[in-house]
Amino acid sequence: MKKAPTIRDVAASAGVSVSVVSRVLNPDSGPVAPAKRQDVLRVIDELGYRPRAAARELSAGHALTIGLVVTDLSNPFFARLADRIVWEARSHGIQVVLMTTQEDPHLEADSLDTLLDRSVSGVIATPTGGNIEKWARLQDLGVNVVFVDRTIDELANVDVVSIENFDSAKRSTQHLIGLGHTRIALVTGPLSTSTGRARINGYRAAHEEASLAVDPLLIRDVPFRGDSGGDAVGSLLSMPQPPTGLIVANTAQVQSSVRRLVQVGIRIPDELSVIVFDDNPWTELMSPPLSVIRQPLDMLAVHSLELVLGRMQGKLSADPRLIEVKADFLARNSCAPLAQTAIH
Amino acid sequence: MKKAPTIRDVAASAGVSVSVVSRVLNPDSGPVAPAKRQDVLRVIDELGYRPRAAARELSAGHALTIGLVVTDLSNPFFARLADRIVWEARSHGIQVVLMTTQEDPHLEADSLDTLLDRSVSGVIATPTGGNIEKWARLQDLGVNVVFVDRTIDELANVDVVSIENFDSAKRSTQHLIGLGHTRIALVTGPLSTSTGRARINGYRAAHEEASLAVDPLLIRDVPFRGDSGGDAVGSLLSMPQPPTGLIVANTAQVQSSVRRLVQVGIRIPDELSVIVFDDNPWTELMSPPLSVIRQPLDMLAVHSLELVLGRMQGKLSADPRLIEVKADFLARNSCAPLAQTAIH
DNA sequence: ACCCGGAGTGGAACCGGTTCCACTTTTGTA
DNA sequence: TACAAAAGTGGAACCGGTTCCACTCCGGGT
Repeated sequence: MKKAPTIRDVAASAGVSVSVVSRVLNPDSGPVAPAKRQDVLRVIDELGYRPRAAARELSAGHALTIGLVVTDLSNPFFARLADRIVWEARSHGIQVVLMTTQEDPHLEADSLDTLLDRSVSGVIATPTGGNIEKWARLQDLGVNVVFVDRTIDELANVDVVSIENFDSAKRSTQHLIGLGHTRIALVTGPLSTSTGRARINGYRAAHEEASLAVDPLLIRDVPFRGDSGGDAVGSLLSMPQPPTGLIVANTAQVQSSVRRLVQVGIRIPDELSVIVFDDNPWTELMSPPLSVIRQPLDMLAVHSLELVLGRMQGKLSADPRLIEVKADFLARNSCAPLAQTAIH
Repeated sequence: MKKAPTIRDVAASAGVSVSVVSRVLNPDSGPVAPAKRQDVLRVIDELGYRPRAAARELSAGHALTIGLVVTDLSNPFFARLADRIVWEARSHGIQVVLMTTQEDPHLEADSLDTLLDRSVSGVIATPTGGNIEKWARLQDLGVNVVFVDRTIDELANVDVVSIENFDSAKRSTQHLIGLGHTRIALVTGPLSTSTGRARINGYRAAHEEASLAVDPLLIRDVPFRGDSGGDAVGSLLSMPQPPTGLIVANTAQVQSSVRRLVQVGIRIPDELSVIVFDDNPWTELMSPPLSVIRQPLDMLAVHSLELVLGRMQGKLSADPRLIEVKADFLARNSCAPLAQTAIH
């Protein structure tokens, strides 16, 4: 087990001072004679020298690292988001430290502390909703925070990247209303989340515009974790007047909800028209393929990274940004006109 | 934007030397009078002091961080594996830096260099198969390497955690043979990977034991990336004598393969019995639900982390470990006796 | 009364980079 | 030719921890 060479080894071997080597390593940090630059580069190559990140960070005061804080990677939405972010970050020479919260504010708090220890220069996160002071403190210490997918209203100065939640929910609802449905169920996220509220509002707006009353019993705000989606679906289907349309707007509960539908054996779309918020590849493999709201992950990833990087380089004005990207509605065969439903 | 307090701030504020603070921070590194310990702890709390990881790492020479190198997180197998590993690691106070390779040895080489810069004490990886010298160098520099899922035969001294590939493939094949199938297709990974070879061998062994000849045209080794699984399936189905059974043993190509089956509209299991290597939740949602080889992700994650940690603490003997965990075969409704097939 | 050993403490070197600054050499221009 | 400005260089401080070591106490054994 060898020891890795240091900058002083390189300097000695090239017959120059460490300052020169450092300047070769960081162009624009000072002049170096072309001949010596060549020497140094040759020695670096021969020795296989690589500067140690810890030393660099210590002296710089911050790391070329960002933290990515998501609920968990078993949710394909976050997995693919993480994949894109890691990919984008790499192309900017930035590493990603991954932390998961399991929707637990305590674990989230831990993660933030750890990221602080690491002096990350930025954090991209899907916040649980708690830890308001902690987030504020993070920003206070100069960490650039970007929330993706969700936001926390109490935090005014955070950049946010999300999809057009209100609009997506509204369009989905309108689509079902357009097919003649009047009893449309909505399974969405907790009311404590911005996402959950926006989607309910969109759902309501669609009803209002169509002069339809909203049955509050058809709206189910359920947690992100556990099997709550399936339970909600079960409960909805056993109502005296069960819904003829269903929108699952809680991405984390789509799988659970659909599993229940399959278990119960309800015929889609004959007995129930279904739309889910998720562009998981498998939605297309089901029979019938599910109509979905496709969340443009690339855009979410690109924009959030752009914001973090922009802040890191001080390129952005002080005021917080809110970027909402459009989500596509993809009609497949899981929705049918109510008339058809009535036949059965 | 405030500046975070340092150990010297704490020392000054508590009226002690930095040595004392450091000893409070690292119990067992030296004695501290109980009274002073209390003082220091109080000040730390008041100031919200947290030691900076970079400084610690610089002086320690290595980081309490491991690198996780996988192909990409859009493959649910890796996503869930990463999730488990991050989760396990956290409970040991260890952070995970995530890198993806897209199966590209160049990107993999980049990742390894980066991890080296970060002085990670361990790496858990699904190697692409290239970069043999680089992996060796990494070990030479004292980084503990554990391969998970796959291995590289040329590297003798690496710990490996994988499922029983030979056995899993053999059992799947036997299951179809037991149902009367004689023309069983196998879509597996590249022959350059240990996984690919082991699975083919298992498939062959099952045939031999049943005194069945193997039609080499039914074995398709395809890359992990792209749409190669779908293409292989398409090609298999258009053979003069198409297979009546199909095993997709290339986890990365399961989705692509199944998508093709759905597109073609072949009836499962009437026209084709299907088994896939993957315990993706959606396999259960299809109609019919797919029979699968369930890879015990938790075990893979736990064991690989255990190995890395064990090495880090020097608890393990020098010789490399090979841990093979059992994968369960889950029969669902995508397999039927050949007789039934003959009716159609 | 004397000495020894261990608890407790602080000073200072060290880890491996970056950066400021003083200094020498070259270059350009009047 | 003279002199200011720019290019090039190396020494040393610094980032914020850890750790070695020397030193001061104190109590216990002879």
